[in-house]
Amino acid sequence: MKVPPLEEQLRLIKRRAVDIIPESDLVKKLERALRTQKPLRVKLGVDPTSPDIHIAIGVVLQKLRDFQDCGHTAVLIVGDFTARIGDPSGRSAQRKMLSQAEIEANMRHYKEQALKILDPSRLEFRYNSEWLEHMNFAKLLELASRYTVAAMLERDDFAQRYQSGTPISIVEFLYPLAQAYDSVAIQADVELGGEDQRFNLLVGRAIQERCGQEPQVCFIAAPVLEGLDGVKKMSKSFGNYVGVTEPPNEIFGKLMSIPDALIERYVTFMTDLDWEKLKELHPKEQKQKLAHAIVKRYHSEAAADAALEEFERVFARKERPAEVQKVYLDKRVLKPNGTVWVVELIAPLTKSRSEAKRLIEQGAVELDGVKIAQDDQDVLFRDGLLIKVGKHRFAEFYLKEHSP
RNA sequence: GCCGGGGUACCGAAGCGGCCAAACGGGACGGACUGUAAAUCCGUUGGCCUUUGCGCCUACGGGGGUUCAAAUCCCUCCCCCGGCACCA
Repeated sequence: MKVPPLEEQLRLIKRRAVDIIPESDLVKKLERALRTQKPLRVKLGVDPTSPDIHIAIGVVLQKLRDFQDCGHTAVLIVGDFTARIGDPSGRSAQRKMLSQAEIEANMRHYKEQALKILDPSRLEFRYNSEWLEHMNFAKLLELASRYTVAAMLERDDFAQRYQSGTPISIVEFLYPLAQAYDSVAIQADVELGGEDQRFNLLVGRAIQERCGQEPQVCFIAAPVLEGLDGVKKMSKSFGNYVGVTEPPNEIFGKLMSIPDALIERYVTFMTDLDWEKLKELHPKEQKQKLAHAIVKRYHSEAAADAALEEFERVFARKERPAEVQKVYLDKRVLKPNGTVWVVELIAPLTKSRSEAKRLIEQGAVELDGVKIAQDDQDVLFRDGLLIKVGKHRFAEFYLKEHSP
């Protein structure tokens, strides 16, 4: 692959960037790389506790891909060491401890997803235990001496917690240092991260310098993007995310239900669509374009077309979906006259029979398009009976042959 | 170690002897409305019973006790939080 000229690289790399600290260093490094034919090492830290990549993280990975496309090397650093230690004080619930086996399983999965975005030929995948494991206490003290408490307290949440008397364990101070040391270990030229990583990236820059290395450029590739609820940041733990490996229809559907206020942000940061051109469209169409673009990115154009069509079919035209899960009914619940009690029928689709009854009472259940109003009735059963529970849970029923 | 405050449903949080399957808020789910929007409104939100009943079972950190009756009182254990002390 040919390495693009400087202007082209800058255009591609700077596109959508939130902040580049400092931009002049980036230009310098790019120039030098071009001159010496030595690609830049572009680092991105990966948290092995959550193996699922969602589309907000995808934005950062996409940026990493941009660097790759300019001929540079992406270095993914798996924070396995830190994840294994966790936070022994147990203060931060986010930091759960993991075994090495869990981490490796997570990372196999992660890598698979990351390769939907990244170019494997310019990718380095490293575990930070490689260097942190062998770090003894003396080396840790040396590292720790290169940063000050005052500088640590510049991080907003530290400052706030310190002032309000909320405990901050020393370990928490050590995490940014560990991450910074990763940059030293792999000699990062650039470190990428979301807005939430700004402080940590800057620590890396400072530590490299104090270790006699050329400091990395801190590249803020994305703002903290809100999740589907439009309020909290997108995160697996809030359940407001879209995973990049989710099926096309899921991704499409989730994106169609975001609040309007989010459309512009998602379009701007997650797609290459031109917002100026979408601005005047009806919000529904904007969302459809957005959803289509994202499904296309993580699946394919054909999948995106199909998802769009499916969406129109099920939700706009209220027809049955192209594919419906099949549920097999136990023969024993069938009465001699060929009918089944509705609750018995619905129960496999719900958590409990009580819930099944509740849903029926609430008018959430349709059989072959006919609403069931009461939970004390029997219905005639036939193979292929179509049941709809709520807005989008469909199932087709068949009889399970079974000999007692 | 000492002192004080806590552990209640998916989460936050009331209740502090009976009227508690547990107020209220959030979430989730369902319905109406729509653009499957969002917002709003209404409803549901432990399980079981084709008996729907002032029904039965399970549930207020674990265990034991007092009482006709406990989430509520007593004992004990576990865990969390804050303050103070100590600091090799």
